[in-house]
Amino acid sequence: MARKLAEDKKIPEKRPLTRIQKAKRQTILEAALDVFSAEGFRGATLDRIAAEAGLSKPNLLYYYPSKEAVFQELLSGLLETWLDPLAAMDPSGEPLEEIMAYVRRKLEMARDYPRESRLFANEILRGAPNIQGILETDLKSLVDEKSGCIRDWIAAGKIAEVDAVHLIFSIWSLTQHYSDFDVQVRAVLGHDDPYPGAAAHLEVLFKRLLTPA
Amino acid sequence: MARKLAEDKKIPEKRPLTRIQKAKRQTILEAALDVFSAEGFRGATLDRIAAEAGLSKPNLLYYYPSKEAVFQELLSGLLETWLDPLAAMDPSGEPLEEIMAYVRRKLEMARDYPRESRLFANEILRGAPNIQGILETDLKSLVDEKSGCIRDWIAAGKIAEVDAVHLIFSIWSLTQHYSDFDVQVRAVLGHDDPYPGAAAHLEVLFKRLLTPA
DNA sequence: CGTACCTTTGACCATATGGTCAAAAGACGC
DNA sequence: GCGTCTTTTGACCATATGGTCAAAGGTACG
Repeated sequence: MARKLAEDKKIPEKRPLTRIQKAKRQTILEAALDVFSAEGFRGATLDRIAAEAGLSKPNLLYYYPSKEAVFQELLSGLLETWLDPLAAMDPSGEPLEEIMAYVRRKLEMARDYPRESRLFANEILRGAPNIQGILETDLKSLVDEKSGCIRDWIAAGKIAEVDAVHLIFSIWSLTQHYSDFDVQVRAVLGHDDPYPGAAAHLEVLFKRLLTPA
Repeated sequence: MARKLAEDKKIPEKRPLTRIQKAKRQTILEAALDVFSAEGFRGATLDRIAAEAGLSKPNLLYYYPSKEAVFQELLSGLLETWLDPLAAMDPSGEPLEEIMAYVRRKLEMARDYPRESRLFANEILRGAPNIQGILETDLKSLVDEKSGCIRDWIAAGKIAEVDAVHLIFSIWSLTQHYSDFDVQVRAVLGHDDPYPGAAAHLEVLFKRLLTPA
C-alpha cells in the first residue's frame, strides 16, 4: 500500500503518532538519556540503550532510524527545557531578585537533572557537533536579549556594574559545576550533600557581586 | 634470554629508559592528549593516536601495553601540573593577593592548556573511573589544607567571610568554564577572544566577594 | 663482520557494534 | 475467524577496533 506521499523508512509517516508510539519513544529517550549522559555519545551502545529501555536493538531501530537520531532528538528536546529558566528572567521584575531566582533555579536543575546537565556538558566539550548552529542562533539571541536587560538594570543603578554576558557565564558555570563535577565535589566534601552549602555560597557570592555599592 | 627477574611484556624492565624511549613515549603522550581530549576515552582510537604520533599501531603498543595504560599515564602525569597552582598558594602571603593570583593563574591555564582541562573534565564527567582514589586522597587533603589556610585568613579578618571549600570550587568552575565550554562561550560572544573580558570579570567578581566589608 | 639486543611492521585475530532483513507475532476493524 | 497493518525478533552483515605475533630491520659493540 503506498503510504501517503511519504519517503518513509520504517514508521509510517502518518502525521499523528499513536499514544503507544509516543510512549515507547519516550521510554527510549529516557533510557538513552541515562546511557548517553553516563558514557557519552561514543561510549553509549545501542544494545545498552535498548536493554535499558526493555527492547531489542532492532526494535529500538524501528522507532528511531539510527543512534544519531536518538541522540539528536534527545538533545534538541532538552535544549528548550534547559534554557527556560533564563528565558523566564523578567525585565520588569525586581532586578537583584530576578537574578537570584535564576541562580537558585539553575542550581536546582543541576541537583534534580544531573543527567541532562552532563549530556550538554559532554556535547559542548566535544565541540558541540550537533548543536553549534543552535548555540549561535537561538542561544546567542537569548543571551543578547537577557544581557541587554541586565545592562538596563545596571544603567538604572539597580545592580552593581558587571559584564552582563560574563555574569551569565558565571551563573552557568557555578551551578552546573555541582552536577558535572559531582564526583570531584563529593570526593572533596566527604559524603554530605553538597547542595545546601552550594546554595548558601552562591547566595553570598552573587549578592556581593551585584548589590549596588 | 631471561630478562632480569621481570614480569615483562614488551619493553625490558631495565630501570632507566633510554633517551629515545623517553622521547617516543613523550611523542605518544602528546598525540594521545590531542586525541583523548578531543574525543574522550571511548571516542579515541589507537589508530588515530598512532597516526598522530607518526607510528604504526603495533609500534605504539610496543611502548605502552594498552590504550588504558596510555590514558592513565597521561592523566596521572597531568594531575600534579593541574594542582600545582593551588599548592602554590602561600599561607604567609598577602591573602587577597594570593587568592587573586591563583585565580589568574588558573584562568591562564584554561587559556593555554585547554586540552588538559578538557581531558580532566571528561574524566570527571564519566565519574572519574581512573582517578577517584586520587581525588579522595591527594586532592582532598590539598583542599583541606588550603581551605584551612583560607579559614585562617577569614578569622584574621584579612578577607570577607566565605565558605572556603566552595570558594575553591568557584575558582575551578569559573576558570575552567572558559576552556571546557569554549565553543559555547564563543558562540555567544562572537569571534572576539573571550579571555580579556573573562579576566576582568573574574577580577571584579572575586574582589567583591572577598574584600572585607 | 658477528652477535645480541632493540625497534618496527604487515598480517592476523576476536570481539564489539551500528545497522539490515525477512519472517513471525500481535492488534484491530469487520 | 479473516485480512491488513503494526510491532517484534532472531539471524545476519560489514566495519571498526583493541590487541597479538612472528619475522624483518636496525643498532651497538666486541
